[in-house]
Amino acid sequence: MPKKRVDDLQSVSAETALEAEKILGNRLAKLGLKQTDQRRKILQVFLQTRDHLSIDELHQQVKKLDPKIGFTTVYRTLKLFSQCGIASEVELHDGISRYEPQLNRRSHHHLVCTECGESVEFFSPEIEAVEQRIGKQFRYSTTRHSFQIFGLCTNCSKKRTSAPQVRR
Amino acid sequence: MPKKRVDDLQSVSAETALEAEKILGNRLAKLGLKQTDQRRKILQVFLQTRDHLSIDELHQQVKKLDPKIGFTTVYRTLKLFSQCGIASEVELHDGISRYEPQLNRRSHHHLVCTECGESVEFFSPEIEAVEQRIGKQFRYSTTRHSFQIFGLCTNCSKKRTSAPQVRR
DNA sequence: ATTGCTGCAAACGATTTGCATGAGG
DNA sequence: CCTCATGCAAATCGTTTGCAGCAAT
Repeated sequence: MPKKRVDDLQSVSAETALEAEKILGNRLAKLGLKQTDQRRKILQVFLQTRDHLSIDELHQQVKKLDPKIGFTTVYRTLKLFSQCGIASEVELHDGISRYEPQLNRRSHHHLVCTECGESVEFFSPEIEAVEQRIGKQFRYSTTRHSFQIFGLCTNCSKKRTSAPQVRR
Repeated sequence: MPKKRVDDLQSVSAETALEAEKILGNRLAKLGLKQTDQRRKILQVFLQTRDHLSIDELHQQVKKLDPKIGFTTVYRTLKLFSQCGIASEVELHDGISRYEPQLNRRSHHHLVCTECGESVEFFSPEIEAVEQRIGKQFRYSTTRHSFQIFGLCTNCSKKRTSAPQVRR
């Protein structure tokens, strides 16, 4: 039997998906909520996404799997996933709610290009420390933080210097 | 003649206001835009605010000075101020655009209570360093960052432990 | 059976826009 | 004068809600 390859994304995804479904089931049960077909399918699609999808984009994907599933359900479900710790909202300040999978995910932050919208993730352990320190200092019981850096990616910087400036 | 007191908020405000008006004039001229009566008045009111006012709240204040000034104008003007570096948007994730004066303001961040909305400002020099470092690392030319910590303030924490949990 | 879930359409609230009028350079 | 700014109302857009029928526990 071949040894499991950790870089085999397919199998890792499948495994995570099963695990997530179980976790979802548990948390739903605890809240007296129900594990429905729609929720399972949305979860499945959601976990395959690496990007920070908007509800609308996610709904598009979900419809490919099951065209019956409505927009509102996706909305409500992603909010639910957030509460269950399966999703977390990504705040790119573009006026749209975006989510990313949260389960088994190392804490990270986003560097966002304000021109083309491209974003990359980065890690910065000191941020966690700041949350702890400031929380203590002001006697807040902190639950989360939001940190993102904005700027121009290499490509857009180039365009700026050569072409006349574009106003948004 | 009495020595100028740096803790005299009134005089400091007046000074900043004049300075800001000049700066605004310069930047507007540079863009071929006009310095109007409305913009001057909105600026004046805006600089007196220490809180993170919503456009609506700001409009209320502005109307006291000049009831003719419309909501839309305040909206457009605050956006303009942001571009001119006079205001900066405060992101408290409550679905409302909030602004605070930016001029001569030490870089700071916000600790926000998710229950009552109260927020306090804090300073954290290491955040600036992170912006620099990550920018270099990914070859982004960074322009700003957004960092806020969320949690429960002391009061709301107490209420939570005594009263049954409230859902939002 | 009971209670929660879904999907549609309609409601909502913050923000933006079109346009005729007014003011600044 | 020409261009930009204003103020109003209407449009837009993301999100939320009411409700009748459906499905999970």
